[in-house]
Amino acid sequence: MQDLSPQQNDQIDEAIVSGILSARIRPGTRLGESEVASLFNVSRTRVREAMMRLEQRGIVKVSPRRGWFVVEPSAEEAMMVYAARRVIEAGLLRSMERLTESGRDKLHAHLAEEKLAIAAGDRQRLTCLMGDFHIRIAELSGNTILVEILRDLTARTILISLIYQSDFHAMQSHLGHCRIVAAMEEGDFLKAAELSVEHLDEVETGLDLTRRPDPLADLRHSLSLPPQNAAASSNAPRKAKS
Amino acid sequence: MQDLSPQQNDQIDEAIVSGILSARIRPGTRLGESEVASLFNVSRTRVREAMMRLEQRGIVKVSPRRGWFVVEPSAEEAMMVYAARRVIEAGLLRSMERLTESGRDKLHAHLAEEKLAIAAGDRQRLTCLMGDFHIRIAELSGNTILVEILRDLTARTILISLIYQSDFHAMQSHLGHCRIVAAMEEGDFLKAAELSVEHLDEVETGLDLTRRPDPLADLRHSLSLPPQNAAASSNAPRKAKS
DNA sequence: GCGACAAATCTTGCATACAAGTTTGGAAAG
DNA sequence: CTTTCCAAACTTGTATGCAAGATTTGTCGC
Repeated sequence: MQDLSPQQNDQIDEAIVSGILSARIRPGTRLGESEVASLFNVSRTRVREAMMRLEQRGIVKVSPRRGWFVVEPSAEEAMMVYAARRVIEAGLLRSMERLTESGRDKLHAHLAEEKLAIAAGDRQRLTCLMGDFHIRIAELSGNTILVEILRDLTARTILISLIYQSDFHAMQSHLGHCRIVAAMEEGDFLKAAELSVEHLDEVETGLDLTRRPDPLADLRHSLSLPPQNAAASSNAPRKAKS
Repeated sequence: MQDLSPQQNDQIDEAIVSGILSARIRPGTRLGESEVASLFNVSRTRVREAMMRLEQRGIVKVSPRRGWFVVEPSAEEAMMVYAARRVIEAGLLRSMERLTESGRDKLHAHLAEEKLAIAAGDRQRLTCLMGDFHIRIAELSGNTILVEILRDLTARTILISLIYQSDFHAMQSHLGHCRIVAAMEEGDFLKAAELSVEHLDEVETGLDLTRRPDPLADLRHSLSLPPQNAAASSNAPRKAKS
């Protein structure tokens, strides 16, 4: 069959995706081949292959002869990602017919984790969990194809929220998740599907899609400067004579 | 955006996918790196990169130190692919609200092409068109993410049908498509979604998922032997027929 | 001081070389 | 004649080298 445990092939991929899922890697981050290669003590070849795979998954982009960058979804792409998620997640819930005991337990365990992270104020963990919730639901269907699709869409969702989301209403999202689970427990998957669409709409509405990706975000953060919206500075400060 | 015209990067990928979409490449086909490389007059490096991308898309698999092979979806995978398509396509149709004129025209043009291919008995073209129909619908939504997802699922669907489908009821599928378009023209997207699910169920039901992938298929074909189902796995293939 | 230009320094793109593992074919033994 | 075993031939896996292009930096002219 396949080797399951020593997946050294996907090691780099998963490390990067994991970094994105926990919001440790910001959109627009440059991932130089040599840089990553030395980090993992491998040659550029393997890094390059990993990047090719990630590019296919819509997670990184290459700018020719400049480097690899974590994608910065445009407003248009952001809307498409949310639309895709609405279609898939609602379709998934509608196609479900029953919630097994073990499935219910897994969902409850997940909600408990969310509560814990909220209480602890662990924002990185929370970001990861909020995205994972939807993957947990897909996992109930047993359809690994849909799970993988949603995993990638979730990664992109997190990147989107890092660009366009001013502040993250964790509690609101958590309640949305609770409502969806409640509907599923009632066996009302149609309602769950509708709640899911509402939930995603809510999150999307919370985005400020007029905000442009800030190319200086990481530098700004490194210098402990206030975020872009506070200063209200124009994005193109091309040597205004002052 | 992206460079659209001189896509020399995806040339190999697209050539292989195109070969699958038109059923010229059978599941299980070996795609040696050197072989493909010499075919495209490039080095193994680029072929390898293309294969990595195709692997991510679920279209090829690598068997370590043995070679790259076009995937032979298992019965389980086949069911997951169809389930995923039902979820996505039904969800997509349900989320639609109106059919634009140009959209209607495109669908009609597609149905006309299907009719033409049926009349001409051009089976390769027909296979391709039957899959493309569902992509055309996704294209109406303008959501390129979903389009790409469905494109890959369609490729896998064709591989599945090449393994498990004994005979292809083109007319039945075509009528299914016509019914879906009719419902869309009426503005009844819920009905279209239901018809779509039915249509996919119909196709899936037409599969013989007990049939194992035949590793000798291409050799068998090269030797002009009858397909596997005609003669049992007996070692003495007595052909009493004329 | 300021802008333009050119070289130096990166970066990926791609080919090639070699290492490691798999299959195959044939020789030798029974 | 059949079976076993070993070596030769392929295959992918990985690293490395070089070329081409982009960016940056330093310098010169004004």
